[in-house]
Amino acid sequence: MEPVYNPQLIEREAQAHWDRSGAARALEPQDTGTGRPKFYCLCMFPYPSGKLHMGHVRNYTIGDVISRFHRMRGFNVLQPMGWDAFGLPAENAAMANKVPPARWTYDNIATMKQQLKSLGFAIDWERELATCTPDYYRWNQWLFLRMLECGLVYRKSGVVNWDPVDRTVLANEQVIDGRGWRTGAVIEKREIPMYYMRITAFSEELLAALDTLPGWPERVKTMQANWIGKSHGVNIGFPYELAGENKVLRVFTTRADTLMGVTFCAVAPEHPLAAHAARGDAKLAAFVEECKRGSVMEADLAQMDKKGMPTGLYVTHPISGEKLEVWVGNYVLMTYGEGAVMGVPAHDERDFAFAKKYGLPIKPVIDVAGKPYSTDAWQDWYAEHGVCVNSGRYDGMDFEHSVDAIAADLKARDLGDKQVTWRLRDWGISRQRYWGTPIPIIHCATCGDVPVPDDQLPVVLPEDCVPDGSGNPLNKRQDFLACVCPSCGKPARRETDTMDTFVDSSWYYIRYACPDQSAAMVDARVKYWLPVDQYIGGIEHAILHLLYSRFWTKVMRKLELVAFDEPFAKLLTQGMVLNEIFYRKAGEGRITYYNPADVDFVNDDSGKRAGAVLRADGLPVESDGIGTMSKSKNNGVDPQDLIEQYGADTARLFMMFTSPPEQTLEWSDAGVEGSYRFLRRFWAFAHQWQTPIAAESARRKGAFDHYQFPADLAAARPRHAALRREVHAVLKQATFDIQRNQFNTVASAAMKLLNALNGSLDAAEAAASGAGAAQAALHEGMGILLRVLYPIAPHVCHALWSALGYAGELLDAPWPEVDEAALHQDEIELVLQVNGKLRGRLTVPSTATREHIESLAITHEAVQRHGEGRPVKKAIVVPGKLVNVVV
RNA sequence: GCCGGAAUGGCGGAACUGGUAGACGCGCCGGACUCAAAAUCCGGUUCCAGCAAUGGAGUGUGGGUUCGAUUCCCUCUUCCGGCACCA
Repeated sequence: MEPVYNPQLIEREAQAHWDRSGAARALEPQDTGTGRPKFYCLCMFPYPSGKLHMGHVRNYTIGDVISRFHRMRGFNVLQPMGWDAFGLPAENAAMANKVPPARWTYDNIATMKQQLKSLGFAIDWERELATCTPDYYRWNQWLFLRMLECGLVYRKSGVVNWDPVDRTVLANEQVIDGRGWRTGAVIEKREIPMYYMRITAFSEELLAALDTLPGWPERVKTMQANWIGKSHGVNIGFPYELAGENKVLRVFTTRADTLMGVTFCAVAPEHPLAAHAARGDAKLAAFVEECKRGSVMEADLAQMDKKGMPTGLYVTHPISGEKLEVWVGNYVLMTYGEGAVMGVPAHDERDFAFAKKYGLPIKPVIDVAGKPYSTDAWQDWYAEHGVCVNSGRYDGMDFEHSVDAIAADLKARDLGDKQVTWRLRDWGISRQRYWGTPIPIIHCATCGDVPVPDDQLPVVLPEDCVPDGSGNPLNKRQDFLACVCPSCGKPARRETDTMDTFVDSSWYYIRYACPDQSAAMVDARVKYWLPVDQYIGGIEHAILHLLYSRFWTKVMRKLELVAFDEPFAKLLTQGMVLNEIFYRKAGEGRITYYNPADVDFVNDDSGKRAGAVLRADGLPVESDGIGTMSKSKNNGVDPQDLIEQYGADTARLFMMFTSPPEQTLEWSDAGVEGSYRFLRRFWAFAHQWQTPIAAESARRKGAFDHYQFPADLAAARPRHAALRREVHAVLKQATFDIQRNQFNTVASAAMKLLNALNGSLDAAEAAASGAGAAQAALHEGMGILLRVLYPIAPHVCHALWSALGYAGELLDAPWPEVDEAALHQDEIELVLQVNGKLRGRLTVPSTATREHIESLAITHEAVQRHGEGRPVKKAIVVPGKLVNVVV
């Protein structure tokens, strides 16, 4: 055994050993022999962006800790890995470097796979998949066609960001402040035909099934429920006459009780009525055009100034018969409800602002606890429920009664009824981009849109295209475009849109069970492995990816491809990895960002940071606060440097130690040194005590459980009894913490164990060490420490386990059991409080009764002193913890 | 703007169901070793007053419930994530 910790050597040897023995291979049920239960532990697969980033290291370390822990607990663990390999960055890289996205992607996969291996994750690489291979995406196409057959896929028009200069569709992230990222041109909204997946057919089920997921974080379930957005309201029709025809403007509202306070109606700029009115009104047409400028992002729309224009058209109030003017409002969303709203300025904040701006009447119709209403300024309580006033026959009714009455009256006039509306919209999957799954459709002049027959799947994406920013290169590929109509046999044109990459990630976790199955999308192995027992990924995926995956699962279940309802039994959402952003402003408002690795801090005497300088020139740099690691802010940290300098175990230990998984993690180099120091100290300690531990191992033939300590250990060797008590107390905590995924305190438990072992022994005992309590306690403690630390830092523990003579593979050793007998104490110390304030301590026998403790407390000197002679009102005893005397 | 989170020493964080606030680590201060430095080891370290014993304050802000609140409720502030074409 080397005297000094050498991570490079240890890690190379451990990884080679695990590779040779196939340690990470998951067993199929027929091979498990003893019938170990399965445990499918899955981390969200990475986009192959080039190199691993810290978020990956964090994600996959968490997954590996959970996987290795469950293996110690006797499970047949599956931990697979693959590549979310289609997507926009590959096209951007192609534009920058003139390299085909395929080539760039496969190169990145090779690099990142190497990096993952160097971190020692117990991944079953035999199941690796990449979504950009035809073997995988053919099943995207196949299921798309099945969904088309049963009406779960359909075609309609959708809105995209259009760059009028590059004449191309842009992704939201390519639109900056309403302008194209490359051209700077003002972006327009444009409607084009797209394919949609009917996720709304499952709205009710997606919402209700959240209650069947106790293993999901509450906050994720809340976010999904809000996203699905079920709301109960009333659909109201406002009749009008247009060109001699009787028509009805439909709106949806959750506040039908305010119907008598409607003073106008507003429609979205895309609403047919707006288009109609604009035809005869140049100013209105200009306004509608103005609304069409800018991005399609909801966040942008929501933060725009609320603007509107009257259409000159009037509708009739369905109850009062009053004429109401119809406005076009830029804040009305075409995608929600009917694309039109009734304006109730008195009781809706947005309508209030709108009415004030354009001088529309405000008519209060709800009385909230008799508070006085004033139209001067909006008050939050204006939107609260109350009792109807100024509402004719509805006066005096509360929310529920008035909604019921109004809905009934509307129904009688055939102008509305109660209705449930969802915020959730169907999933538009068409992308006007090259690097994705081709949509298997053929456009025929005679037959229309014809599905590609199954026996012609997959529609293979040519891999040698290089996008240049001028649109989808597939549109220029005759060999791709030209095809024959499967229906009539005439020449036809292939669809060039590709699928949203969320399609790829919606079912990859199922394919891991049968990645080599070429004849079908899934096979019998899926039944054994799925659903995923533990899913781990970034909190940023809390809504979209997880919702689409849940939807996709329900579709596959409906098509009888799988038998489960929900894909992920338990979910752990890890926090983002952040780092400080440093910059300097040069001339002309230009900002240069500096990587934190190149910045040094200047500290004052107390160790408080006083400033920061660039190491290269020693001059100050400014801090722009903390943000997610990104290329644009140059604040990323390359884990490769960390692994090379300190080794994988240090990288893993630091990632786990520095904060609990669900919390955002702020990067700091300083803590890395601490983790490295601990591992070095650990190694040095093991080296120092190798002889007695190995001797004990030999005596016990490697056995590391069922230690026999004399019953009078506490009396005979109080120090060893104290050591055992501490070791088992820490173990108890660590066992609890690792099961609730709080790995930072598991790491600190390992540190405490080392401190305990280190502090309990001295050289004299080492010299005297033969068989005996000292040696046995040391052997036991070390065996526990190695197993507690192993899931986090497996290489070093693996090496020490065998160097110290413990039997078998640490990989398969069971997680240690707490010896409750070791925790026993004859006397315990209680905290003594007077009126809830700490005033002293009390040592009592662990068997002391409540009455005994009370009497000891009341007569205690500190209680007498702080009680100042006042009578004792009562004493509260919390067993094993404290006693509080109230005076 | 809407939805969801978070806030504790100089720093990362701990405190499980309301019961000793600051575990563990970093940094800093002091000491040992060394010609010296690095590394390592030992001790100290929430703030204020005090030689000390001890006392007071303290978990983003302001309020509430309780014998007792970092923990539960309400208010506000700041930061982070998502908002349907980044993944």
